[in-house]
Amino acid sequence: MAGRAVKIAEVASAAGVGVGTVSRVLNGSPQVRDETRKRVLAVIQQLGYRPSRLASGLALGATRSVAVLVPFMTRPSVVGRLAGIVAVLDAEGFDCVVCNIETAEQRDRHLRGFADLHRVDGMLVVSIPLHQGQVDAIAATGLPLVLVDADAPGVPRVVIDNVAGGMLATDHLLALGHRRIAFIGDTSRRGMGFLSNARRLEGYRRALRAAGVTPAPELVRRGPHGGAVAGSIALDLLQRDDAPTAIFAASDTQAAGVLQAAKKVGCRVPRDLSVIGFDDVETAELLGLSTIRQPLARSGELGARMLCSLIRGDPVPAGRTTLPLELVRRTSTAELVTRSRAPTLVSAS
Amino acid sequence: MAGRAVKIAEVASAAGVGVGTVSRVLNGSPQVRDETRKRVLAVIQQLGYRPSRLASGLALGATRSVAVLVPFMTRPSVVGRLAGIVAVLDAEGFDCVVCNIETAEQRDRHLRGFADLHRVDGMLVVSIPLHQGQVDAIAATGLPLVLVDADAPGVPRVVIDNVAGGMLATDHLLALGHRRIAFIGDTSRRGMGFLSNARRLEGYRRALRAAGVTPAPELVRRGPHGGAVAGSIALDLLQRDDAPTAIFAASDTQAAGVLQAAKKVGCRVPRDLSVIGFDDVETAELLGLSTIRQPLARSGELGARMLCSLIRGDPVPAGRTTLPLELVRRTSTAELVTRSRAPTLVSAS
DNA sequence: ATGAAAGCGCTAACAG
DNA sequence: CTGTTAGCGCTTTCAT
Repeated sequence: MAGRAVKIAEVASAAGVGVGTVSRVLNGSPQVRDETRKRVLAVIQQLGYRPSRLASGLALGATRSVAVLVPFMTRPSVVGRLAGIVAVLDAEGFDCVVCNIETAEQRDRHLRGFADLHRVDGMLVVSIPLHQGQVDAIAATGLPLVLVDADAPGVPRVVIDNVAGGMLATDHLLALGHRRIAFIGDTSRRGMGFLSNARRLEGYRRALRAAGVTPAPELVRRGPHGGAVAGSIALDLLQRDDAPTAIFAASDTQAAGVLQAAKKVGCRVPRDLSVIGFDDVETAELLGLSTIRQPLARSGELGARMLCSLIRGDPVPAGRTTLPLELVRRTSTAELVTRSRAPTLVSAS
Repeated sequence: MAGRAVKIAEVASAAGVGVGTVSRVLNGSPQVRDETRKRVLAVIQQLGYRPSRLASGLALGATRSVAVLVPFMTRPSVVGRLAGIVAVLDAEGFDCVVCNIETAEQRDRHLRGFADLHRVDGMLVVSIPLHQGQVDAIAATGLPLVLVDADAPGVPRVVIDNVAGGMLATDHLLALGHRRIAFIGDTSRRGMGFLSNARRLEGYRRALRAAGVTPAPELVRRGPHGGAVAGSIALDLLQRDDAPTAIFAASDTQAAGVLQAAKKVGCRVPRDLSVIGFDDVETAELLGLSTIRQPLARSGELGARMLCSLIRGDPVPAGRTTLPLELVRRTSTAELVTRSRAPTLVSAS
């Protein structure tokens, strides 16, 4: 069937023209007589000629492809960003090479690997903190780099203000009269030092202090990311005598776990407990979960668009581009009502 | 900084060897004196030499990359498969080019595009039905092809038995005494003719018939995929006089919507309503949703592994490889109890 | 408008 | 063990 691959020279001689002309036809150059073009096209069709991407790439010095590094690619928030990236790259005609980074080893290997010449035309790093040394190494190769949901001085990047987000969530609960507010976040994994979580916690603390509430250490909990884990943390929290009246979970996935835990112990949301999440993924809407919405897909689209510009040599906003956050109030948060058990101590400063 | 790229010839002369030797060092050939190797490596290091992927690929006739076509990449079930694929390809040293296919136009464009010579070494099509003509066209190019969760005669593929899955779910509900069982599935979108849903429905019908129950047309509903839509369908169903006592949703996402709808109308699960889903994604566990588990990640891993074998020229199981399904019983299904409202008519044949 | 020829940077076969 | 050389298939001046 598929005989030896037919190459441009064969097309050329079969059409009675030079390879140059065939190449011009292939690339839509206007300077080819219409008749000639037709003839060449016909031959291409007939011979089943398919150009070699590798060869043209080598001649052109570009791959028309981009690398995207993401951590934990099964998390809805990451998928949301990735979807935005993939859509833009597709529209811009770039192939999108996706790498899932679960360990520091993988991160380092791929960071090095994509620095290879002519492997990709640019790189997008999503939600993975980079050391200065890593950034410098990439810069030294001249590989265009854009960060999404990660910070590193001097690199074009699109981020959100996680501290502000933490404050937004906490302020919402405070405004509803809550004072015993717990925080459930996740521990950064495998030595990659993820920071968004810590920042949201920082926002939580700041908001409490600003409201004159002393953050209670026993109400700040962290564990491996995941709904189930968050649920069991919540369970523990809710069974205390001085249980919180509200919980701020650092992601919707974790908030969903909290909701489930509440249900399990007969704690009614939002009557007995207010819960707020972060991200606004699909589940949040489905569960009626109040949350802090961040534009996930848009962050990906924006980052991808910036990278494309960088590759083309077009100007790009230097440094950080910050996307807006928004409180989405649904039915998981409500005003504090005095609970049926012993009145809760309010810790005020 | 990044001066003109240094190429292999410069490394060779700087190290006082021929380019052949440098190439051998690069590719870990054993037939290089250790001392020579060290010298070359040192020069490479010092000059900051980075090999050109494009050039070596052209010489080798391979790209070391694979295309993956997926539909609706934000759906958890798809992400699960994709994660499996990405993991295996990474381990095997292939770059994974991901395309999200939302329309028939995108599907056709990419199917054609990846047939280009030397663009990728192989292609993985996930959950997208292919016409015979499309399969033939790809076969004619000689591009290695593997299907995951899709069927097409003659192509190596990994699938599940959706009919059996539908029966498994329905039988579970029947065994619990339910007779008025509704089905909520989704309509195939944008002319791509997805079939899993129809097959699950077919399984539902077969199981009912086998149990002597006549499928009630008014209990079979389909709508665009998504939790919210499924929820409103369920709402409608539950407000009927002859509401179903159990609902089989063709995906966990839709089942989650059903759960939410039930809650909204004060219908208690599983006391007043049993609900079963399909897939077993993370949410299912979190919600205590009974479901039919299919090995999502594993299907991706297997498919990817098969493709790698195909590329290497190793033998691969011909035709279809069917993965097992499993009923996972959680807390959303229970034995039928007579409901408080007017006794439900049981339709039996 | 088009043909000829010089790369693009690497690998592998061949000769030593 | 190692140097030399001929491709890999396309793009692009440079003439004409």
